[in-house]
Amino acid sequence: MNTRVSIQDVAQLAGVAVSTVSRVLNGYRDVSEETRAKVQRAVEQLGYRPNQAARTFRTGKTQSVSVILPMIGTDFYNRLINGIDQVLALHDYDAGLFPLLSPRRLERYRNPSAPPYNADGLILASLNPDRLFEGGQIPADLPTVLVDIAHTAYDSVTVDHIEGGYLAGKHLLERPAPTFVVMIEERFDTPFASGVFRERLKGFQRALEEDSVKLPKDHVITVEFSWDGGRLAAQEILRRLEGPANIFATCDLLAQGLIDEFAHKGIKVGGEVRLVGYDDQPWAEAYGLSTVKQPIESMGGLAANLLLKRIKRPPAEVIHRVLSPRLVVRESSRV
Amino acid sequence: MNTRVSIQDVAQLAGVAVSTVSRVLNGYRDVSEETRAKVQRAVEQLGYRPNQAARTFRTGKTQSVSVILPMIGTDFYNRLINGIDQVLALHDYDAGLFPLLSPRRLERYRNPSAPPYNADGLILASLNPDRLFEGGQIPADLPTVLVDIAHTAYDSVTVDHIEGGYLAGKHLLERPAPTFVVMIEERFDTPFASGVFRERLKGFQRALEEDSVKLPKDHVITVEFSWDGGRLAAQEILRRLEGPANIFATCDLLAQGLIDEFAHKGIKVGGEVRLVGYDDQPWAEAYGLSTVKQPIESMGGLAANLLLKRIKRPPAEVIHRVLSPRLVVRESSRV
DNA sequence: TCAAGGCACAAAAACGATTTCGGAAACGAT
DNA sequence: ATCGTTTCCGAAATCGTTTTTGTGCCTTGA
Repeated sequence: MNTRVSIQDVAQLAGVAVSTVSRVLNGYRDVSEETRAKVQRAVEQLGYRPNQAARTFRTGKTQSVSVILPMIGTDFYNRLINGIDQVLALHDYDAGLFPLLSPRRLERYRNPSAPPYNADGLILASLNPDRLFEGGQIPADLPTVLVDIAHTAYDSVTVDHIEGGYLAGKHLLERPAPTFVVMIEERFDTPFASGVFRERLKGFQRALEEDSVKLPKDHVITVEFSWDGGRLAAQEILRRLEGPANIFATCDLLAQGLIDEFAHKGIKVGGEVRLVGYDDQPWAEAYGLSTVKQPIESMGGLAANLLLKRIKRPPAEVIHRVLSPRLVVRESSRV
Repeated sequence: MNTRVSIQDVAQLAGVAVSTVSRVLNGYRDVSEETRAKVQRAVEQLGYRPNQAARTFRTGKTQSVSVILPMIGTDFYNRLINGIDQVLALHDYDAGLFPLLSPRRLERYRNPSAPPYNADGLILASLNPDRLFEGGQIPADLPTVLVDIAHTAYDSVTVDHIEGGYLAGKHLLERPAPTFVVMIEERFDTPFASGVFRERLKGFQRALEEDSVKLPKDHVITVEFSWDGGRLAAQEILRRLEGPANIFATCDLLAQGLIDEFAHKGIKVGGEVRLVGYDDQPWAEAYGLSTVKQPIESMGGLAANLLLKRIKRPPAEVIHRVLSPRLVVRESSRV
């Protein structure tokens, strides 16, 4: 009974050809006002809505792009998605989000016919295509932009983590003191590992080297990516010394753990102990945490723009955009 | 040059008919091992991958469902999405997320041909379809399940907020004291308003009534949905009385504001002042906050199951599932 | 030996739109 | 009146699959 109403039915009811209906629907102008009205009346009367699948099939366009990302819910991805979405909306594109919520999903998205690839373009956030696809490849004809990660074969937009670490280093150097870096232990057997923490460390070291300050190997403390990791790091540092210290936490979550643990021991971060985090999480301001802030929305917006460009124009050469982070100085590190 | 390789090309190279290729691809069994191998070789050689749009066009199936939701990034939606995603993955379906990140998006999604409706089913989270579509309608032939909101015309899965409020009420009643409810001021001109806070209040009142306890009108304090709202409420309560109090905050964010403000005034919640929140946010445990916990993952999972059922079977009658929340008692309200 | 049935595959129709091509009618200029 | 030009619209091709129908050959059993 409920056989979907097609463009044929509309044409028939309106007493015109299907091609005419199509022209009306797509707003072409070589249709007289009269027929246009007739068609529109028929459309409404039948409650016709075009079969999107057929349309996509014929035109090869969906007016949408997919975003594959490791997860959702973190401040980072929220901001990234917002940046992407705003630009896309501006250009009348829609965005479908495909978070890799489970290993099973990951497996499914290795299939090059999976829904995410059924769009005009693809944004891959923080995901290395080689690791995501193991043996395979991203469909070659699918315009793709990487974000938060670089790859020689694809357009990318990233933030310079070396520069971020460098900024933190230079800033902490303003007041000499024993210096520590709290690192993340990354597992490199997942598609999620990015190596950005190492880059932040590298930039930090570079800053110190420029001033001929040495960072002893055992002042780099490696912990897990968690609040508890930060707390453990703080305990470790307290075990090693008393008195002033400069600490660079390679992410804010760690910094939070550090602050809380220091507070627990009666030490207020911001005096003797200076601390700089990384990310500028929403709570960082309330915590008075100095931190390296990344232009995440811009990153998303740029990626979207790049992608749209790639979708519209024939291929060009691979483009890499590297954005600069910014140091936000708050009480936790003021000299 | 890069004209996509189609099933025709595969057929030609393999020296078989397209229908045979199709059968191989879809795993039908009336194909000899020999031809199957021939076809597979041709597929690999050409790097053929089926045109998903054409497939969808022909079969009318996408093996994916869309989830439209007001936003992403909150704990609630994270958990909901996880619940949905797990069930879908289990049944070989994919989920596309479409958050209403901007008014512009909202506008776009009013178009019944927008990408979200281009799926086998639709889950609408916390969104009233009538308000979402204003004049219009969700495409009638698109299986749809509502979650976190009920509607006579659609399947739905919700949690009983009245019961949640009731649980909070009964619990706080264990120790008599002046009782306050901190409410959210909801704006009902958006598609997001749900009225759940009023239901929580209603349940709370019911609990009190059963014990013949009166809740004075001016003990219901209405504030904005924010941490600051909670702080203001705390100030208001302190202005009204000193000594013991029972407080029901209709969401955890408010409760957090209350706790922080009380702490700021040197009052530790959990003694004289007892407090119950709502939501069981991730930080609630660390805060020792008693709260009403909703089975959010289950809600998502159930919704997904309902939707899959609706996709597979011919329509049945509308189904409403109402889940029960659970009271989690922690230090903030222990007697 | 022959009819019946099954197997493996081919041929062709169908899905619902867009797009190309071309023709009739209307119009203006000569 | 004739000859372009527009303007408007219809016919038909087309996109890449799946699905239905058909067919030749091989087996089986009487």
